[in-house]
Amino acid sequence: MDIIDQIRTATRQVLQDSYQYSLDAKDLQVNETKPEFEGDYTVVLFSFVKALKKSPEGLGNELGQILLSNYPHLFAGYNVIKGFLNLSVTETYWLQFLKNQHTNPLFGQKEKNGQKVMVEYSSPNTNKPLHMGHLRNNFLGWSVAEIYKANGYDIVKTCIANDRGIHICKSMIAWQLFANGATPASTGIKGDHFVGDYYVLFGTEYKRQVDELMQGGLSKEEAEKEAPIMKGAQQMLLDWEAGKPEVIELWKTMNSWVYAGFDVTYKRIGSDFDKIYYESNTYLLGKQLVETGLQKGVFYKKEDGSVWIDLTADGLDEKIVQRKDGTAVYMTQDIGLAVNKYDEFKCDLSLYVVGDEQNYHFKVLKLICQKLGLPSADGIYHLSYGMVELPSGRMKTREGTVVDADDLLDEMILEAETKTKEQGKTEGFTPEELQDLYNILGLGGLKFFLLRVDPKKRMVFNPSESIDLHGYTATFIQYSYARIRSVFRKEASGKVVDLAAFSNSSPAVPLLPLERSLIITLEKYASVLEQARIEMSPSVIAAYAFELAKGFNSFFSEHSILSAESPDKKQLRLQISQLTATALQSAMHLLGIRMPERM
RNA sequence: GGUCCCGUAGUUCAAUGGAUAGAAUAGAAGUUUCCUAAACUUUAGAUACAGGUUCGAUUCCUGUCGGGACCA
Repeated sequence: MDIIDQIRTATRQVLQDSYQYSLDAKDLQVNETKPEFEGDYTVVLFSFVKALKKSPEGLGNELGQILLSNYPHLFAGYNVIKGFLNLSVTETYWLQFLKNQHTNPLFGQKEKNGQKVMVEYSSPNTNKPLHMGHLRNNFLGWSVAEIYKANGYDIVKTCIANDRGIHICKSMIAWQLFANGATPASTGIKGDHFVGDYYVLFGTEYKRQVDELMQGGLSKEEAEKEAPIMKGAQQMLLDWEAGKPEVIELWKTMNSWVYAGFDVTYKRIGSDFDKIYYESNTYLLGKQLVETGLQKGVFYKKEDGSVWIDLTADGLDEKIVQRKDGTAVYMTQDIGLAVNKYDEFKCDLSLYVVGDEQNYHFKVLKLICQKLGLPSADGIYHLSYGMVELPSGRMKTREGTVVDADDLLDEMILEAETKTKEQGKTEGFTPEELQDLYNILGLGGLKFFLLRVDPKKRMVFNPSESIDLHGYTATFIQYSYARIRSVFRKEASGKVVDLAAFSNSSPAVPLLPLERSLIITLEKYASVLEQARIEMSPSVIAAYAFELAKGFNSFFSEHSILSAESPDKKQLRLQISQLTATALQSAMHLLGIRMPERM
């Protein structure tokens, strides 16, 4: 139990015992005390001052007195200002905490709780390479899964490959028309980019054909319908659904090129999956479930044969779940997928990391699953995130403003290399170690940049300004970590210190302000992990890691560790440094960011 | 047309209804015989607008203006 919980419990106990007043935990606010006041934590009294018919100051002083005498191991002093009771925590408490935790490699993490969570993320279309937006998705999904894991959950990471549909056929037909048998191998182009190029070619050719037909006197609508390349794509989709061998063969071949390309990028960014689902498999089960739904009366059939669900009673619209020709829409296959997932893994919670443009879709999906009485229904949760935008607005394929994932990764790593060389601290590194360092810094910088923002919100990325390596960044935190590691290298090269031997009744006390505030920051790591899980937001972790690193940097520049005033102070500072390193590494790991031993 | 989301320093982001709205960057001024100056210290700068709810509103409600998404 962390200190805030203990304060909460103690305060409720006192209110119960001395005032016969029982207070819900949620109605008791305990905050960190603002720096301009004395104390560590603040109990906000306003919410119950009225019920007890006391003045805020009077109640605060009484409460403070009782807390102090009942919990002498926790509280060293108090003061009351208006309705705020500021409490100071004893040095013994902080030193005990440090002593117990400083060698704990699992610091802050929770025991297994037996719950299982599935996180579906990434979920690309197999017709073009990944871009900036996919990176936010991948980093977010991976990180949220790891955050659940650190909080004691079993996790299953999954991915749904959007591998069927007209968009795939567009790349296929363009390849047939223009490639002359070229392959990624023959051209040396990465598979996903190779296929993506033909998808773009489709668009160019389609536009050309439409223009030509319009000059021939057709209206725009007619021209778009009549363009041969579009008709070809549509025919190909029909052939695919009919299982025509040469179409299936081409589909498999081109998809395999794309997957090979994705694998390279996934490996680079650290995305991994326990299970990959394919739409080309899930849509059939979805169609069966539509039948079931019709029998149950959840769905109804319109005159033209299309199948719908009426959600107007739930404040939504009517929604189509199967087309009149019997083919599947997105909703159809997503119902099938939900069932597939639950049958295989029986997760308590199933997260879908998908952009907020799909908010309505997932609202409907969950409702439909609930109405169908599927056991998976209540666990469905859309982890919605905002688009990554350019200063000019959304990225647009047509305008060529899409920021390619691979290019961006290359640029970040190159930037890291340039900046590292400018620093001139590359002495003693092997070329391999240096390359690894550039990767750690470049990738870390990008991940931090995308994860430090609340995922629900849209965010802006300006490609003309390179991502910063100063301030609220991964580099800042990595640098703090490297400094700590450096201290321990120096210490280890001299005599080995038995850190655990440090005792709490020593000249190490009183704690200096920078020592104390760093310990306080460390102590709340566990509750930060929990908050990040509750909010499903890696940004909470990012903010914490930065706060901790910043606290350490101030401490580090003000106090010497290895040449401390006394052996006890040295011990104390080594313990603080060690636990800081553990927490920084742990937190950054949850963001998918590695830490360098030196930089 | 209907539904939903968002407007905070020049810029990019914070703030479970709580004290004087925090950071970072860009700006100004300092810090290196001492464990890594990719750092540290100081400084200046913001809640779109108008009402309401209450001890207290960036946060909740209503309206206006501005931006975005989705549904036909």
